[in-house]
Amino acid sequence: MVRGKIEIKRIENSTNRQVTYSKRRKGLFKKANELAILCDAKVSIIMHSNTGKLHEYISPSTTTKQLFDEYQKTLKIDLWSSHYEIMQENLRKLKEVNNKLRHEIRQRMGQNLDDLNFEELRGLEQDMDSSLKIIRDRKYRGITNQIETYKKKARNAEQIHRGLLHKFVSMDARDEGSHFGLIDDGGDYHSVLGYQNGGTGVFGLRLQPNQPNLHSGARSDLAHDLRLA
Amino acid sequence: MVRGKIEIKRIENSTNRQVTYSKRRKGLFKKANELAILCDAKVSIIMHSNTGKLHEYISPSTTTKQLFDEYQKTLKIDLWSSHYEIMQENLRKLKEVNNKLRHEIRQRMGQNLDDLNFEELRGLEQDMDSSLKIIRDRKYRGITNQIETYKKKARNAEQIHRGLLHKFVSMDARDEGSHFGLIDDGGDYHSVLGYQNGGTGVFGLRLQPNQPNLHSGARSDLAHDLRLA
DNA sequence: AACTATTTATAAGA
DNA sequence: TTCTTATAAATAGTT
Repeated sequence: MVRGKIEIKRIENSTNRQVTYSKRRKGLFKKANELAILCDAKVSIIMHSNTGKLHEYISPSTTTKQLFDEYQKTLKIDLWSSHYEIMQENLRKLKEVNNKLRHEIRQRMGQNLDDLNFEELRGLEQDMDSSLKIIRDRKYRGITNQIETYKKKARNAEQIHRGLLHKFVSMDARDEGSHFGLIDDGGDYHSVLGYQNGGTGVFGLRLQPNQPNLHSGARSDLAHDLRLA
Repeated sequence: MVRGKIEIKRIENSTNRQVTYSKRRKGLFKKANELAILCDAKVSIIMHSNTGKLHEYISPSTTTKQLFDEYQKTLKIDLWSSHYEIMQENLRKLKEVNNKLRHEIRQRMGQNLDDLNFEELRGLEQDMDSSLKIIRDRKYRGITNQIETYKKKARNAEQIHRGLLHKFVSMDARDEGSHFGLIDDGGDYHSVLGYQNGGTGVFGLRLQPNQPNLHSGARSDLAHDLRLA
């Protein structure tokens, strides 16, 4: 524009381009600053040179982020914010739902009942009552299953016991006839142990829950009893 | 800068400021564009005038978002993302809590009980049982309060009724002896009315809000309930 | 929005 | 890079 006006098109000489970039950038930022001050405006300039360098101008007493947030808000452009705002709204709603859920749980635990009118209180009671029935029923079914399991274990133990007893008797018989019996015996280590601990072990299992009709009136401590036995 | 150079400070005259804003904005954008083309650079300008107007320049073949993303990346500045990520994490956690709460409620309603082991089932049952007791107790207290209130109302109404009946009888007696009775009577206006409208008037009073203890918790739907009961 | 006197920006050269 | 400088461009105040 001086000493011969120039055409506005990419400067091919790389050095020239760099120099011009520097000079004009300085000029641009100066103009931007004058504008910002004279007209009390907020101005943000971001520049990337083709060499990858970054330069920015931001008018006094503001920040690039601030200006950009305003920009987004004004344009209602979905650059970041709509997503952001949707998230914020979701967050708010989730918190609300969360509080309601907590409140409901508290009421189901017998707290904050003042908020309920009589009808609601009655509804809650009925609901709790039927729910409790379901839970009780499920618990009893659990007990029944456990009993079944123990029955099976008991039967199994009894069988083992019988087997051992049988072995023992035959071994004993042989022993009486000959003292080589024990040495010759093919019974394994565990079998011998089983015999040694015999009585108490098997007997303990025998006392396991063999009772019928537990579902008619079982109480939670029953489970405790069962486990201890 | 022309016809007398100006000082770079806020232009106080609003119209002047506006005009200068327009002119210089045009000049700034022109310079920005020349720079972008000459030097093959990317330029983004965002301006907010003090009147709230937004203007932007963006160099050819790029977008404001693109340029800003590069800006953030280059500066490694966390303008939005940390906030954004924190929100996302919060959202995730809230959803999780929410699901747990829903799950707990479902269990308290007798659903999804398979997830509980026996001990937990037993705990839930006991908890539900005691909670139900609290709720029942609260309901019964509500009923008791209502009954008390109605008893008091009834007593009150009966008293009023008796009082009126008494007045009615004495007035009637005087009337039979002398017809001046009505005129001579010191009874107040309301008493006279009560007499004139006879039966209905007395019953009408029963419904009037003269009763004490209304603050004890009367609810209209509850009243309905009690009547039905 | 147009004019224009003047300031300012800057291309090319040093 | 910076300085110089001739000249183009921008623009303040006016119409």
